[in-house]
Amino acid sequence: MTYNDSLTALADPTRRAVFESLRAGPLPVGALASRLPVSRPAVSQHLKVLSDAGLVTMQARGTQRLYAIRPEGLADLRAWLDGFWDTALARFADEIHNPRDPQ
Amino acid sequence: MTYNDSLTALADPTRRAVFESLRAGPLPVGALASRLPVSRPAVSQHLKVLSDAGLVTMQARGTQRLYAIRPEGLADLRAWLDGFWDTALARFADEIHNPRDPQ
DNA sequence: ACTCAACGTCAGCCACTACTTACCGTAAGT
DNA sequence: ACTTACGGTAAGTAGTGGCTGACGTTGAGT
Repeated sequence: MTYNDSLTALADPTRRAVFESLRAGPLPVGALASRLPVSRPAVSQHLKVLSDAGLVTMQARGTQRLYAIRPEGLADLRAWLDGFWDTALARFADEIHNPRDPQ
Repeated sequence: MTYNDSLTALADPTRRAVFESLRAGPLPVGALASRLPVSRPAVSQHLKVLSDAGLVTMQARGTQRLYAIRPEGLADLRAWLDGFWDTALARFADEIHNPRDPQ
């Protein structure tokens, strides 16, 4: 169940901002921090969480660390969401015709 | 940007458990609380958050409150995720052939 | 009318977490 | 070798948010 980690990682607004900043392409930590209203260490910490969740990858280039989005990291979350969507919709449609007594 | 609210709402593990408990069909608050390791007031509070995020609906039936999943509530999150997935994958594939200098 | 069951809400507490400053290691340029 | 740029880590703090117990309200049953 890595979609748990994905959801936790994407829950924080600042972390989402970091993640979305990488949408246009890889960026080093400093560039990310300069675009966001938080300090560089804060960005580093967010990147660690995103990295642990498998949502970003890191590539060293000299003293720079180039961070990039890892698309496969979103796969589990997408799958969970789609499955949920399908069964929920089915249940929803079913409920209209066959209301049942829960519990 | 309601996907923000969706992500925030689905971030908490207990709240996710509440949400997933409704996957099989509508349930009253008491039934939800009895399946979860938290008190009934806690479930009520989680349901409020989910409701505010548009992820669940409530229907009174006597003194009971029947909560059900609202599939459309997931639409924005799905759309965001899909859009992200697409552009990230495109960027990712593009990066391989045309690595550029960021910043 | 009285009682009981089902919930929502409030107040207070505790834990987690996002943030900052300070510090340290490392690579590049001179 | 020395300096500078880049960034990860540690320590400390403030704020947020989830949880519980207590209370109030409403509807059903007798």
